[in-house]
Amino acid sequence: MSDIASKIPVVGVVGPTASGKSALGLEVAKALNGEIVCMDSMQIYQGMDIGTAKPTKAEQAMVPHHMLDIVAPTRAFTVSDYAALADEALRDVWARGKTPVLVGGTGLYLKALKSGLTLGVTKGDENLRAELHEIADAPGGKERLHGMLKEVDAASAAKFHANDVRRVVRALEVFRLTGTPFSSQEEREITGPEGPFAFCLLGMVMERERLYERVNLRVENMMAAGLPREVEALLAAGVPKDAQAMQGIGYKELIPMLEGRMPRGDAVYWMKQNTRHYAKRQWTWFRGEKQIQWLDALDPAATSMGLELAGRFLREQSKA
RNA sequence: GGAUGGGUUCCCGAGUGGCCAAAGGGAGCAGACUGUAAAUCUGCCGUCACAGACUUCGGUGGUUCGAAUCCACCCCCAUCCA
Repeated sequence: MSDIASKIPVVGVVGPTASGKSALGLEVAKALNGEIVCMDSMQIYQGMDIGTAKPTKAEQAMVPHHMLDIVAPTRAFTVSDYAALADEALRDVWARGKTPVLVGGTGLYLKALKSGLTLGVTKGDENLRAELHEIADAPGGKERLHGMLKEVDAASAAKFHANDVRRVVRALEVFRLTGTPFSSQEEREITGPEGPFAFCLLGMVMERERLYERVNLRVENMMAAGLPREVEALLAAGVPKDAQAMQGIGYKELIPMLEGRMPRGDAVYWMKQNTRHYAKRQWTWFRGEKQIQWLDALDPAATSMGLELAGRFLREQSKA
């Protein structure tokens, strides 16, 4: 009764870091004639392999991967860029008769793909941002900036805390550039009948403690695998220390170590800590996504259950 | 054996008679988040029948209307002397 058949089916594998998303994604892609489209804000960067736990060459040889190594680490990359490119990649995979398998842990990117955020409407303006941030940096500036937002867009001001300068600035930026309040940007779900994609979202979860243990272990493995050398190489290649890519966990903590300002033990400690915090934030984000079907990553049957769910979804989609 | 400095809530660490359940930070937990999202930000954080009550600041006993804060002794720790 709906025109659901016209939509492109996408199997998504999400969850916090180190929960086993990549492995499940690979299995799903292998079993369902799929290709993987990565959904990760750091794996898009070239030369950042170890620290981002990017799929290995061997894995990439098994199944084609997209949205990997698509931008130089010196460049800034935004949700908008991701949404546009991933949308294209998803359609392309489908057009070639393959199943698109979206794998990654960046919640906002998923939202952009799912909800068709009204992105691309207002680009960022570096000068304006700098100007606004300058106001925020002055004593009492955050409150003043927030007050400025309140005057032109009370709804956004109420939504964002004065300390969340980044968001306050963006809201103000959108208003200055368009004359329309940020809050009026329509949030429309295009996963409805008129949307391009139909999602089957599989979420990987596991007991918090076990996840944290895995995170810690993973950091140790990255160090052993030569992450310091990778970071060193990026810096040597001219990637600025304050580049967006260097905000990635594993990179930002290793810079002070490489500069001799922090003992290795401390850098590792912070890497683990930051990764655990990150995993928690991802969990908070995905937990709110009601459409996700959760799988216990520690359950040996998780993979087969995931394949089962994905397979059923695809069958239903083609039948409709 | 002697000297000195210390032992504070999960950790670090303020606090030197009432304004202290005890600053601040960390951890933990919960949450927000449409162009930096591995980013940015918020809340809670001794216990409970929770506008109040109860237990806590190494231990015991004391001084005081009142102590984490003062005194005595004891137990640990650190450094130094022997």
